Amino acid sequence: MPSTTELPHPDRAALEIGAVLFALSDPERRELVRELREGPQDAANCIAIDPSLPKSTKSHLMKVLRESGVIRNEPNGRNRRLTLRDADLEARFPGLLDAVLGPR
Amino acid sequence: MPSTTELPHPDRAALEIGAVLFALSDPERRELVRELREGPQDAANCIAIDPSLPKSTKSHLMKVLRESGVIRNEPNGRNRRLTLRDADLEARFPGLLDAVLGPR
DNA sequence: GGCATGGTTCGAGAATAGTTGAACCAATCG
DNA sequence: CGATTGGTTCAACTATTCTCGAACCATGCC
Repeated sequence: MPSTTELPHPDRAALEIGAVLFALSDPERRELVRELREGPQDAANCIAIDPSLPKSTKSHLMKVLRESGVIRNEPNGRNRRLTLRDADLEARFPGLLDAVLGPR
Repeated sequence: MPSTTELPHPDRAALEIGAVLFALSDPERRELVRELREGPQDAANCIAIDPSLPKSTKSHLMKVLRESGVIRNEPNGRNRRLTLRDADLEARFPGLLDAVLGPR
């Protein structure tokens, strides 16, 4: 089984607009992205994720965003550092993030 | 029941980013939008729609785009005129269409 | 009127996505 | 080490979406 510490991320060239749009079509996922826009966050501190949701649900949320290449999710101490891949997104789909979330 | 000739369209203020992103997350729907970017088309002449698909499937495709407010679908003689609602989209989500489809 | 044409709607089945508890895992603290 | 913490994975279930045939509905043409 896959070591749980390092998760796979698509690299910049492999980003697909369809997957990105799908990931961003959900309001909770957009909210998370909106928070990450201010800077990386540890998942635990992430206010954008409804604290009443079970962990598995939150984890799935992040998985969809990670697999589509919207965020990076790396181990950080005993929790996880979430980072918006804004440079990669901007390189592949210029203006998309601003158009979806509104300008900063 | 509902007269088949006039279909409901959300008005500009009611457009939702989530529904729009979802509609655009599908490659076939994006292809249709890309063609409509060049100008309105009668559905029958629409090269973007795989002719091997059954009519009901194509109709569903257009329905998702229409209900999200991406296209307008109005009766035109005995077929249907499809129009990209680019002005409405630009007003509500500036830059989105270009970011998704690439600049023209 | 009768009929062909172009599309929509309905319904059912297939496929895909979301939700959540339980089991698990690595890192840290005592 | 043992317990705690924060997160992932798995499996089962639910919900949403897709696909497509069949029935239907206007329009336009004969």
